[in-house]
Amino acid sequence: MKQRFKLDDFLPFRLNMLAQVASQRLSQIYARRFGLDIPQWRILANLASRGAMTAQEIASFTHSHKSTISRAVAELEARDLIERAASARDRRAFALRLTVGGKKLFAELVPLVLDFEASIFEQMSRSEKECLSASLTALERVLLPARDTMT
Amino acid sequence: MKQRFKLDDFLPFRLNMLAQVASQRLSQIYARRFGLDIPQWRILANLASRGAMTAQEIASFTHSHKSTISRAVAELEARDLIERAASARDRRAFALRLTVGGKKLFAELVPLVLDFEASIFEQMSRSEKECLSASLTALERVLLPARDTMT
DNA sequence: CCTCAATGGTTGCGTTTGAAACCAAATAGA
DNA sequence: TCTATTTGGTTTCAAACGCAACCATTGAGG
Repeated sequence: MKQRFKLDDFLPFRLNMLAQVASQRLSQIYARRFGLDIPQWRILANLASRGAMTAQEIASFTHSHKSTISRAVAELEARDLIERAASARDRRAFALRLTVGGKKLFAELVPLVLDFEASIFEQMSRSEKECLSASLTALERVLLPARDTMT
Repeated sequence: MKQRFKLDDFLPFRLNMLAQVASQRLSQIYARRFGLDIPQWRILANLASRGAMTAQEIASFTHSHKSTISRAVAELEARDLIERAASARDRRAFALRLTVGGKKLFAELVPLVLDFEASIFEQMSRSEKECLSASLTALERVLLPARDTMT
């Protein structure tokens, strides 16, 4: 083998490990305490952060499949955490938004997830944190624009 | 809502987006050209990079389930890309390692995936790259030691 | 030794996932 | 205006997944 492949230095691998562990820990917070699964969490977080949006938009923002979103939306609606406001100009689409209950739940959830994030930053030096922020932004610039809008 | 939650600044979210896109693009390389799925790729990459190891070890390194590894190993073995060397001291465990064919396939694959990685780095400044490397290392220090060895 | 717990790995099963088919509404073109 | 295409969203179906039960072997204790 001419040039040895070092997995531990390989960017996609490193990103994956980190994202996987971070997500997994995060999910324990919202799963255990609030009975949310990953797609449900994502929908709530998107609506809370960006305001009302359509299922399609959520799918594209989160890089999830529209079928996944469709199912998660149905469950969140059944739990009265979100609601559909029929769009006037297009009777196929609905603008999704948090209900009062959804906002309340999310307001309880936010401090917990922010604590989790803080517990990570806590263990990094000031310069590491700055570096991190800068390099995530750089990666986003490189990787995200070319949005493979996976249908 | 007192303090607005900004999803785009939330570390787990950012990591996830990036990892997802990177993995997805990467997988196109090994899936299309070599008919490998994600667990199979991971096994090959681990064996190529770290040398012979047991299924258990691969599972723990990759944070995958042992059942997933077991099935992927079976397929790779059927395709003669890896082989099991029965361990002398424990007749339950086998050391897995690449066959000649596996090494050959991987040798073809390496330049392609490294090109992919290079195409990312290419679009980053020298200082961004240095920052990236430093902050990944920092995150690994914080997140990975506490290995949730998911059975 | 012989039993009992622990461990490496496989398999069966229910759940989740993604792809594609599908429905309904909207848009474009003739 | 009538047809043909596209688009938002749901549903169906097969494949993938994770969990738990399982088998075989090993190690610890009596």
